[in-house]
Amino acid sequence: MPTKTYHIGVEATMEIIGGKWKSIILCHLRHQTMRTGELARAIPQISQKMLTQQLRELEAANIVARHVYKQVPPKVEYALTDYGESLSGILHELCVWGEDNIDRREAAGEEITLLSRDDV
Amino acid sequence: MPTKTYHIGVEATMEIIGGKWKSIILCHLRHQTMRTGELARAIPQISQKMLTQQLRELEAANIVARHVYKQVPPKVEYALTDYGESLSGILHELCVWGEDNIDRREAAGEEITLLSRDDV
DNA sequence: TGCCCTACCCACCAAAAGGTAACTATTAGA
DNA sequence: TCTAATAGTTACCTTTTGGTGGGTAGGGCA
Repeated sequence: MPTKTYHIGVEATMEIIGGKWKSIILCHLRHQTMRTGELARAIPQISQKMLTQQLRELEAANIVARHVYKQVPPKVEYALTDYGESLSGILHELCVWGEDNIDRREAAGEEITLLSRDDV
Repeated sequence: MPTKTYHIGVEATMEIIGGKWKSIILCHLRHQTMRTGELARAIPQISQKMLTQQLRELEAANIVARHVYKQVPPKVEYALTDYGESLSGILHELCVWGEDNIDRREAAGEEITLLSRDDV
């Protein structure tokens, strides 16, 4: 297998939390363990396919853990792993910076809305 | 104009620093003002097109400032704006987390290389 | 029997992101 | 006159990412 090469640390980070959905999913899991359906409701714009796909990738990177209950109908919970928790501070800052960015753009006259803020 | 809607702060942040190149560019500009050619040499994998395109978008978001010297051959410098500096801490953490991630993966036996670490 | 529930998989398509290569402009200087 | 130097653009193509709509499993329950 050819050696994977990075030029700068941030490349690796973005490979893990980059893309349209991963950081959003992680921001939700940061506060609580959630079931698949809960995540889907918390992120209404995401499709089923993307949700599971992104969760699989986060699982492969050891950022989230998947816990399957042996029940019918199925029950599956997702939570940050201990390693995933090491992203918590960064995720929070990314949320807060974005909130401020939206505030600024709104103050500058842009038509823009933020539906919910990162409490905590 | 339809109102732009975000559900969570991190969405806005990722729209600005997301993608394959923006965070890398910003991590370089974090330490110093740089000319176009310097950036291209610091990020050898990027194409001319992507470099200017991403810099234009960062400029539009008021994250980087472009300074054109009236010379021939042209000289153009890019630097973080004051507002862009507000990302500096986050960028640093993204770099450091990525470095640690690479270390772990290497320790786990993965063939992986990091060419340069975020000093400072 | 037949339908509900939840998670999730697949085939197929559309859109966005990114890559390549060739081209421009302008002036100093050989 | 011709070339080097730097930043940038454009057309065209490939790859990646994301969306849609369908289908599966299997126990509970009317």
